[in-house]
Amino acid sequence: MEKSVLSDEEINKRLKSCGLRPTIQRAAVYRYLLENRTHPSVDEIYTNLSGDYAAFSKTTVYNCVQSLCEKGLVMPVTIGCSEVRYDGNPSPHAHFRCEQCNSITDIDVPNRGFDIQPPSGSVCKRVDIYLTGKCEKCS
Amino acid sequence: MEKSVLSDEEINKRLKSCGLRPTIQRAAVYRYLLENRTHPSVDEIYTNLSGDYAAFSKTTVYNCVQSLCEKGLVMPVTIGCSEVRYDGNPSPHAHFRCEQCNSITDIDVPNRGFDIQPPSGSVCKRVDIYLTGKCEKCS
DNA sequence: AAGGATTTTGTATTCTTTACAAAGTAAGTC
DNA sequence: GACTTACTTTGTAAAGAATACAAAATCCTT
Repeated sequence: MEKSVLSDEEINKRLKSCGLRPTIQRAAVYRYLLENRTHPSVDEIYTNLSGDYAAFSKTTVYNCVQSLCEKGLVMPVTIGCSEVRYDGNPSPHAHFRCEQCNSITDIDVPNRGFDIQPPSGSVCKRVDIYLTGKCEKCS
Repeated sequence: MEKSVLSDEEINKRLKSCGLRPTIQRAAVYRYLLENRTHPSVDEIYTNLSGDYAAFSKTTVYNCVQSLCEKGLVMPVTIGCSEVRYDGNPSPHAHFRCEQCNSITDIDVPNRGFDIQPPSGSVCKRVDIYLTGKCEKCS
């Protein structure tokens, strides 16, 4: 659970540079995703942050992750598909999900792995590579 | 919309060989997925088949696609994630989804494309490669 | 400090999927 | 061929994630 110690200023700077207002909630959600690389769901983010703030709505978390995804600061991980998980690292990499404990881990993939041609005439905006199986602990 | 003309006997044979009872509903769902390569959702399968049978429950479609997936006759496609789509062709290939018209098309990928190593110690059961973008028609 | 646009909040609602129990159906056994 | 047993189907109810929406709050610019 590596902590990426980013100052509030740095967080806010990143948000502003994307045209996003650095609200307390949005910064908190972004920070949470940067510091917790477990690919948390909206519910997990909400549960873990709701103690820190008097009022904190789950709808806000939905709003935050959506705006963060739109600006490319964060990446949705739709492996498993019962709920969307979020990744604070938007650079290209693959994901492995354990179907028993539901953990998601990053996998480094050589760049050519993402060099897949879409059907002719269509434009590819993103490539997702998802592996599913059983993790080391659950084996 | 290529039609793979399979006889009822052939369909039933395939189901039996997997240990699945060849019920009318299950055979119909499997046939639909073999003949309609548009990666339909449960709702689409249900809507298109419900006219053919007096009573036909949507729950049955859920049950059928689940048993067919478990036996490997059919493949779930969780790209997009608002609803699960199903593919009658379970052999390894990638998928492209147009985020405008929601169509899903198959992409052939050289075998090495699926040769991605899971985290050490974990066992990989399946690899999904999903491309998202804009299809030719929607450009 | 004021005004305007964006964001948050909380509730209501939509939509997909699962749970469950009763009724129905297929397959093996005597 | 009837019987038994296990599996399937059916329909309703319910769970669960995500969205819609309007009022309240907040941020940023002037």
